Amino acid sequence: MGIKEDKKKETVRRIREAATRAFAESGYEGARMDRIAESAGVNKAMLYYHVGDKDALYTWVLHGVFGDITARMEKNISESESPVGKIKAYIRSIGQTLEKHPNLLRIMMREMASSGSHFPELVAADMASIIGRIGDIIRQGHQQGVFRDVDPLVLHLMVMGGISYLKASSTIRSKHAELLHGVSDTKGVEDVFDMLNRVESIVLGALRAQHAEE
Amino acid sequence: MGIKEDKKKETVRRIREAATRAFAESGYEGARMDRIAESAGVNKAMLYYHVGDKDALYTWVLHGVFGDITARMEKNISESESPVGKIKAYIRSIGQTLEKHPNLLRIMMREMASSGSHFPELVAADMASIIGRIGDIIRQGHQQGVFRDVDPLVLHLMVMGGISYLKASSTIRSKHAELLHGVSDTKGVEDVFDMLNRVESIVLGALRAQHAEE
Amino acid sequence: MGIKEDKKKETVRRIREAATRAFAESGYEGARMDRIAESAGVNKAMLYYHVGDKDALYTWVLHGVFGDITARMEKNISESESPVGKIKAYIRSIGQTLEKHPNLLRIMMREMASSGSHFPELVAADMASIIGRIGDIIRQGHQQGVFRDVDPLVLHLMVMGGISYLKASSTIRSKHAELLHGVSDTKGVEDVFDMLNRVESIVLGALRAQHAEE
Amino acid sequence: MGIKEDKKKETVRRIREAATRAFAESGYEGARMDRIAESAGVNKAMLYYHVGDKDALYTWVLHGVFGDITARMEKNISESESPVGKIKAYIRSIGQTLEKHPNLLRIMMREMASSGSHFPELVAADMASIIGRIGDIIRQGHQQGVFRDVDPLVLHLMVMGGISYLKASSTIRSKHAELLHGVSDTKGVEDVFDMLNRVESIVLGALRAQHAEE
DNA sequence: CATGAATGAGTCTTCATTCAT
DNA sequence: AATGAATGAAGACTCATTCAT
Repeated sequence: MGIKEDKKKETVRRIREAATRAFAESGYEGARMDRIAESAGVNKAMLYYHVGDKDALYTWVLHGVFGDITARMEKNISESESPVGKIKAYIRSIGQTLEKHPNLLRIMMREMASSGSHFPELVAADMASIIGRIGDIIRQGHQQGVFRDVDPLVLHLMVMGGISYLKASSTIRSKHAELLHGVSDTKGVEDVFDMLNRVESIVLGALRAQHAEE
Repeated sequence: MGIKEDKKKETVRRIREAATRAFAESGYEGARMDRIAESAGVNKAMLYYHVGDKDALYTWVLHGVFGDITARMEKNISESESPVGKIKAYIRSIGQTLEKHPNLLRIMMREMASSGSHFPELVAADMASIIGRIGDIIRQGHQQGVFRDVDPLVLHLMVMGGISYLKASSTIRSKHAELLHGVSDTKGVEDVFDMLNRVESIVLGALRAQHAEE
Repeated sequence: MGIKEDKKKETVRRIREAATRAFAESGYEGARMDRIAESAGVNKAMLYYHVGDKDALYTWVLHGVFGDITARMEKNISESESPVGKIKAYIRSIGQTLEKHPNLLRIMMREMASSGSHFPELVAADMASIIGRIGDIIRQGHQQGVFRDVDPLVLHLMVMGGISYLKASSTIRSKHAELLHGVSDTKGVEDVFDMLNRVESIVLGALRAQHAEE
Repeated sequence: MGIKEDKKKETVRRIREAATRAFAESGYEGARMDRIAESAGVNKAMLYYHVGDKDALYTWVLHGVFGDITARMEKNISESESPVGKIKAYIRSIGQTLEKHPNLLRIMMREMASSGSHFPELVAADMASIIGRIGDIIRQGHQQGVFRDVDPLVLHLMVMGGISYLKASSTIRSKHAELLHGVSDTKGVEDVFDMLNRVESIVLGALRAQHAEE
């Protein structure tokens, strides 16, 4: 029985992995159920047996991957005391997650691009919970006088957007490297830590109150 | 003959419009040749006659729309003298273009998400030219002592990424408004000028040298 | 062991019931092994273990249900002495059986419609036995001078056909009632006894010799 | 253009024929779009292009074939003056139609068997019109004193039911001939005219008032 | 006896693309 | 330059059947 369960879990795990990869690489429309099954090493009908139709599969994948983010972030944030430390932890969490799930990034961008036409309620809830967490941090910082009052949604979208475009563009950049040659010195941006440092600096700068705008 | 040519141009113009809309709304895979033809009011075979297959159509649409951006930006930037003015003009250009071509935004995001699997050489050249232009401005500002030396590619991607996510998320946000209720006060972000102001402030802040990072 | 056998019998009984219902409602092609198993409350593989494949299941169901008819008819007929009484008993038997097994009707009609493509030998034998029995009655009545010599097959088919269409059409009639409104006064036909009376009258009329045909 | 139209008509005609045959032989569920296309000698996609999906195809076939019946019956009936002649014409019409469209018979039986689960509104209207016509005849005969007042729906169903079962059973009968050997003398029933004569005699007998029921 | 997981051959439907006119 | 008809290769999803436990 324990063995049986392991076998089932193994199958389900492989489906999830293959599906996540497929949706990330090709998007909802582009992903093929056939390919997902094949690349998971299971029979096509098993997708329907274990998970459901394409929509269900997509929701399941998204929820799984967003759940991961939320969990990791929660853990990282709670390890810091100061608001600044928590913001740093928040940015590191995103960096780590995107590093571990390069697929999530693409799925999210696609969803944004299609105005969330496949965006399931379940996942929207995950996202709202993340934004709520950021709001808590900003409020705390604001009360301690170290932060300006900034909309957490806007902040989160800028962080995600920036990191997304930076990471996502790397393939295109290397693909068309000769065109950019001499135009941009992108050394260092492939280095994830460096990239996160730059983002961190901008975000903390934006959060601090003493900015005199022109 | 002149009349005939006008007729042809008109047909081609309608194809471009319909195709742009379709690719923006549904992405490369999601767009249907049938629908494009129908919504352009022409016969399906005409798409192939005038433009070519789906790939060719896509390249053509992308090139057209990126050409638009480049041209507008070139014009706006050259009207300002100071680097700061030029950067502002650059950000305004992007804002205006995305406002005028809400489709471009989605197409770009999709391309990013799919790591440019359909990204044609032609369009990569357009993009490189934009980044080159930004590089010129930064270099000029650096020589005048008002700017730090910042990678134009990184800057451009952050600007594009931020604006993209902000604009793109508006539909999702309103779709799942009840979930965000109380979490974020997004009033004002629907206002494009306000949004661009915030981005401008951040970008100019990031460009200035006097930041003391933690 | 007796308990075990009861358990087995119970399982088999439930399979038969569920299968009969399914085949009647959806026909051979329309019936689903999954649903049959589920609605019988047993595992799908049990259908194969206890009965066999879909074909076998179908044959088994048909035979069971035809056997029912034959048995009941045999009993009813033997209770009457006169040929007229026996014919009446025969018609009542059919009426009662179709009343008790509304499914049989549909299965039979389907089989007729598909020219017996699934009609198994076993069931054909059941049917031949019924017709033989009717032949006996008619022969007896003919010898007594009360009946014309009529082909039992033709008679049986007309009785079955008439009753079938009358009963089967009731759903369609009520479904499209508004269309028939004013066209036909079908009150009374929903009443089974009334319906059988009409059939009886026609059949006995057709059997009597004194008809002067035009 | 005329040629083109002929070509199209020819294609559509072949689709109709093949579809009618398929639905008749195998029923709605049993019929395969693949086979229909193949047996019509056209590409599968043409079914969808010219007619629509399986449901649409079925409705179209049924309506076409019922339209045929109605038209033929209308013509035949109007050629007779007396109610008796009209009833005979009505029966002949059904006989002729079923002779010409052996498929219609099976389709109808199937629909009856499945309680009209696929029976489209359109076709129900056709049928109501037929029954209305019979009602007219009976009323006329009643006013002339030659007919009893009989429900046209019941009459029609008995005629259809009887003829249906007689014709439909012929395949089964020959398939299992050895079982019926000696039981029934079915010679003559294969002869359509003879069969119709018997039905006619019964129907007219049932319509006449002087029956003394037991 | 019984079960859940697995399989492969379909089944309907759609789509990009081409051809004849 | 334009059209309606045609095509073949998928695509999502289902189903009867079997197997390991």
